[in-house]
Amino acid sequence: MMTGERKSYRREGQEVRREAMIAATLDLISEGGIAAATVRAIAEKADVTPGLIRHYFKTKEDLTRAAYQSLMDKMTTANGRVLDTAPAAPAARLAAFVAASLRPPVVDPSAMGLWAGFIHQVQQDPLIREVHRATYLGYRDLLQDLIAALPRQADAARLRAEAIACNGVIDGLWLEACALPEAFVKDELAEIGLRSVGAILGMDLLTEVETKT
Amino acid sequence: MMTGERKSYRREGQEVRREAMIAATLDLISEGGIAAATVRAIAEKADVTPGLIRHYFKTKEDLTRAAYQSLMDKMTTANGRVLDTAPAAPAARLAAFVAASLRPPVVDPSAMGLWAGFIHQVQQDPLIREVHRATYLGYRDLLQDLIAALPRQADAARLRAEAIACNGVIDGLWLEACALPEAFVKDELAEIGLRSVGAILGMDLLTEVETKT
DNA sequence: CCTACAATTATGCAAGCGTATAATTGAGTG
DNA sequence: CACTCAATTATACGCTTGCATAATTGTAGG
Repeated sequence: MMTGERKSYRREGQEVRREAMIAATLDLISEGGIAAATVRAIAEKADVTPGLIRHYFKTKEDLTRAAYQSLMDKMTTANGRVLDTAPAAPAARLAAFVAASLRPPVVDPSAMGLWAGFIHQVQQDPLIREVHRATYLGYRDLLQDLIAALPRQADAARLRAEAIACNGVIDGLWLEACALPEAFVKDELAEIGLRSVGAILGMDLLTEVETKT
Repeated sequence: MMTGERKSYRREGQEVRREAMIAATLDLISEGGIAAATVRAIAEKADVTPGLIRHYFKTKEDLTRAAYQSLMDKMTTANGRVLDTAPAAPAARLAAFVAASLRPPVVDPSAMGLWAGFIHQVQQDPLIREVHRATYLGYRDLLQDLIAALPRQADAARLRAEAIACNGVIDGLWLEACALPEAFVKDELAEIGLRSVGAILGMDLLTEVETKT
């Protein structure tokens, strides 16, 4: 009979389910904005029943927080990984870092939607705000370390200002590329980014990077 | 008697009502994100009944579009006005433009929330997307004109790249300042912006601007 | 093999959403 | 002053939302 067949399922560990729900949440937000991430939609995408979400997350706000935390963690570790395969020379390391931030997969239309979807929560929820703050400052400190390693002499105040400026350039160009991807030709943004960061720091970064084919 | 008193009202022109509804929409989005801009909330803030919204806007999506258009118009004309009171010297004009973009009232926590709230609509609705595109390119062209007026010689391709880069710096710094206003001291960002744009263009813009008290 | 318990599903509810439609009322016109 | 019609309000409907609670079922341990 086709009436009232109860859904069959497998028992899973808490870790697996939580991660599936978080992934589903992020997918939905990037696809259709925060409004699309309803409890029911998340449940369906995670192949689970709405009730189970309440079992693992006290409230939907809780799930949202966890999703943001997870997103930030991913971005942070991704940033670190770029440097693992980078050359040892300070200028080349910085150049590789900048270029990687302005090319796919970092430049990705869906990434901006995801990022924008959380903006409002960042401003309202103190917990989320703190995660945002820590991530942002961590990224900037990493950039500042790369700049400090360059063969120049610069005091702390100048390093700070340069790091803020370079971070601004990267963020801004990243934004432009995500928002209007068809407005730029391939690698144009990365080249502009390298030239600009180089100009801010008073050096040539363009020759440090091989044009990847 | 306190039963069933019908709301008293004044008849208004179509212009007045539409503008009030648009303003209410923008206020609500900036305060509480796109989710807070419900038809009922908009109506209350505009001191009007939900039904009237439907009378002036065929659908809520229509109102959203009109609100975005209005927002972009305001930003565009505000940008133009800065240049009206600016000096005549090209470098000073550019410097004034850059500095103004990185200080209040352009730098405003609520502005970013507003901007972010529309991001998703920009990506999905072709009409809104076109408005966004036109506004963005208009701003960049204005910047490019300011750069082109500088006493240098530069070909078209270089001008384009420089305009993109400068726009990126301004956007990125604007974003940083809006997102974490307490992370910077007063005028720090404007100074960094002037220094960075100057570095990209190979000139000194800092001396072009008086520090406003 | 069965028993017990946590993992999971199913059902239901109150509130809020956008929208449709009908009833009122303010204000200009003769 | 009455008439008229657009501007405005009021009411209602169907749908979705987050959340609570009760009923099941997969699975590990004796």
